[in-house]
Amino acid sequence: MKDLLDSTRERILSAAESLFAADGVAGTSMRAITALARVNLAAVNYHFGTKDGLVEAVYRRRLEPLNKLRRANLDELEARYGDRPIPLEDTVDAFLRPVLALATDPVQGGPALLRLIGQSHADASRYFEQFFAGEYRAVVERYQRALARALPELDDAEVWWRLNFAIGALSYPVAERHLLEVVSGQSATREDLDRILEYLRPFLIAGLRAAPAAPLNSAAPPAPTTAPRTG
Amino acid sequence: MKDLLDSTRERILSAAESLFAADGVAGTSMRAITALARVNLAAVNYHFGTKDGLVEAVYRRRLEPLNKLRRANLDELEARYGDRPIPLEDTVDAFLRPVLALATDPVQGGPALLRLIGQSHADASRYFEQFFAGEYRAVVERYQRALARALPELDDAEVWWRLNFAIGALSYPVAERHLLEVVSGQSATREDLDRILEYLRPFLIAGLRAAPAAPLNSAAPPAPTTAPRTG
DNA sequence: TCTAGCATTAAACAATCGTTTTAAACGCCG
DNA sequence: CGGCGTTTAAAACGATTGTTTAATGCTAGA
Repeated sequence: MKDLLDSTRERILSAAESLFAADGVAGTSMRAITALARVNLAAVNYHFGTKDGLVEAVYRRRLEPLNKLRRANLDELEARYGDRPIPLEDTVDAFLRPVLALATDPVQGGPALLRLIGQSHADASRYFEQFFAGEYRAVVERYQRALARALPELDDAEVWWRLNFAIGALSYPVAERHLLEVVSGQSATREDLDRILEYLRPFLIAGLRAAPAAPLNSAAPPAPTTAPRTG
Repeated sequence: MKDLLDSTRERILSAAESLFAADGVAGTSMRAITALARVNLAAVNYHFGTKDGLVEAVYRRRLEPLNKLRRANLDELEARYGDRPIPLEDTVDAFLRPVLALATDPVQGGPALLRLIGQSHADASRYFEQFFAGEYRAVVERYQRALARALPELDDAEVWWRLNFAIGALSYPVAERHLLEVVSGQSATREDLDRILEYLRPFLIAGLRAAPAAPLNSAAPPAPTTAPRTG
């Protein structure tokens, strides 16, 4: 067994992560990864088989703990509130807090996590439909159900759309913000991320709680069976 | 002069657009573009010089009309309201309506426009900082000023962040929605997009109008000099 | 201490990348 | 008709892509 922290395998994962976050999967070559990790080129194929295997490992390393925290937070809320609906604020916090927790922990993610998630939208068609469909869908659908109970005046389709809007609001600007910081050379501090999420929180809560949209016609939108990717 | 619609140049642009939207710039090869456009490989370099030139032309073809409409809408509102602040609803509509207009016009964009914008976040670091910095920044900053006047209880930084959140909410799920449709084979209709924006509108208006975030500490965030990309 | 097995290395693989070149046809307008 | 911008064709370019091979280094267990 190795250092488990500075091993070749981990150095590859971290190098690939930062490059994927900056340039996307397609825009990142194996040689760029191994050069940044100061590792032999063949080590990637040795440890991960193929480049797609590396991509999956990179994303899994970050998104599994994120999902785990979100699931645990919702478990706790459901236990606390029992049959009563969970207040909207609590649900939003349960969804947002894990992002802050992981993004401020350098070993568990760091700020690159946010831009990595933003990039995942772009690389989605190639990789994500398969290996995150199950677990991810389940978690987001749980939050959708919690939101629906807290917002009884909305139909399921509108809840689904608003959850999507919220995830988009979370993914996009935070990722962009990180890009800015990389350009300017300084890295995100705990306070920076804290402030961003403090800005985001009232925006999302008010948006989720808005009065329903005026229906265009009586036809109901299709059933929201597809969960959005997380962010 | 050529057909102006089915010319080689236009066929290249449309083929590249749909491939960029699906796989990103880095994930799209010149040969894939020319194969889809049923055009000779060298024709790309003949008309656009380099691949980067093609990328710029593809995005410029869509984003310039979008910006133009947004600018015209804001011009009209400023003329109508004179010195009085523009109501928030009008500003939001002025920002959203052009997306609907272009995305439902097959010749001026079509649904691929939305996913293309989503992809632009990923390809940003490579291409966008240069050739859209000026015009884009100007338009978004105009909307930021209009929002700031409509929301006097917010400081500039919070207005900037909320505008970012709004753009993220607009870009992400709509793009994802288009992906869904490509998978299921059917294309977006006018009613589909209309409904999406009708869902988005109350979400954004309520989010923008939310009470200010509780300040973490008294230190003011840095001045928001950098405009977000549009969406 | 020997050795079995994992880890790492340098080198090369075929394929694909963006781009260029040279050539020959095409269509349009003066 | 002649000329010019456009398009196609085919080929090749050097560079870079992901992947594989074969050889070596290393270390833990018998």
